[in-house]
Amino acid sequence: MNRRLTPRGRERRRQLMDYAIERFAENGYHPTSVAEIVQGLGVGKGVFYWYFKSKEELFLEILRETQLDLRRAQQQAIEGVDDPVKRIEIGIRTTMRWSSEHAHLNRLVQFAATEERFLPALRKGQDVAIRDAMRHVKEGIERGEIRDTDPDYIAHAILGITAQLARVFLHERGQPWEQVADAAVTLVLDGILATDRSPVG
Amino acid sequence: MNRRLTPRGRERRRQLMDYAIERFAENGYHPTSVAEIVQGLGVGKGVFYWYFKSKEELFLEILRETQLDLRRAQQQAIEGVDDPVKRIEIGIRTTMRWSSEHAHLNRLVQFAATEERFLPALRKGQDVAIRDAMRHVKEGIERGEIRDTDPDYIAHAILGITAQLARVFLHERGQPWEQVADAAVTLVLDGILATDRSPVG
DNA sequence: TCAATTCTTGACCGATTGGTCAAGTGTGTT
DNA sequence: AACACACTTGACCAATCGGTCAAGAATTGA
Repeated sequence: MNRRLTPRGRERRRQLMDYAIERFAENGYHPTSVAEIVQGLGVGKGVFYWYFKSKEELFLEILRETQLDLRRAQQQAIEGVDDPVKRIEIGIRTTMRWSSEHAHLNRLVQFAATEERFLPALRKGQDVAIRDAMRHVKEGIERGEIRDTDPDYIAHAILGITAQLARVFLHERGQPWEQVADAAVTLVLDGILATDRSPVG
Repeated sequence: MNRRLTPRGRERRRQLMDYAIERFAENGYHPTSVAEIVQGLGVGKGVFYWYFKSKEELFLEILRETQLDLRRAQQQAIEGVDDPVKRIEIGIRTTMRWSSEHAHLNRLVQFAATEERFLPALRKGQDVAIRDAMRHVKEGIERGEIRDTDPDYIAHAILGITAQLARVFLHERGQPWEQVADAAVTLVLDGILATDRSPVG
């Protein structure tokens, strides 16, 4: 669906995506019909199919954009930072902040994981995120700053804690992202056991 | 939908639930129609609505059963264990094992989180899990074995790592649960930083 | 001004959905 | 045998779904 779009066309397309994101996140992908989307914008049904060749393609487009956007935020944030552990920390904080500013998109990513047809696209983006994290982890291991365990496991543990804390404390309980990020960083770096490495706050 | 069921009736009900679990997990909740479920079992449509008053109620029933079953496994496993840290470790290992033996149910729980109508039921079960974990965490803090941070955060971090590693390494990559559990326990307890507390394996 | 192109309309389509129900059959009890 | 009740059938229903398309409106570039 590569159409030549005028500025007006691009704006329409954005409207459709933004409204679809809202409805998909709040009501679910399947329960939200194309009819509902176009009605919500007060336009005819043909408009939808002018910009997207199917409902499924719209969702995939949202998914792509989401993953790209988060990654851009990450890369921009860690630019010029040398220490790999510091890069991991910044990555966690950036994710937390981005996540708090894009609550709807979180839900959509989670849904994508539950339907076979969206899994390939989802994995593609997640693999990128994991590879990014693994790069820092490996470097940290070489420097002796990170425990010498399979970097793959470590990378997933980082993303796991971050995603879970984001979901619960940001989106369910509405806590400020800075606070949640602090907790995530501590738990990722030092685990839950009492220790004298990082004094209790 | 409280019917008096004969043994035959109970068996039918189980068949319906088991087959629905399989199809929901592999094909998605919405894309799996009631017609498909009864066809797969070779029975008429009325059978479905004899045992469940709607498709939604069937799903909620599956969700309840799932959460109950995992919790029972947990409680049985930690029975008689004194040390709270040890109880947490056993909890992680039990979850990992249970998760590897019930891959389908994992998917369903994940889906439930993406649709408003299933969230209340889902939360109820998860709150129980969190409270269980928090009890051990609090006791660990009192004993000075666990860092003095909000037990709520710690409990979620534990579940976050466990869920993420289970999803990726068990279900996507088919690794043995014992191995994944080892990694999860280490990362939960000690974090990712290099340390002399737990020697590198 | 005029033609090309982008954009919009909304009636329409076949397929499918979750759910109902009148009419049965199977089974156990008395 | 006869009755009650658990169970099963499958045609049927209104509603809704994702998607199409001929027709026309609005913009654009020459």
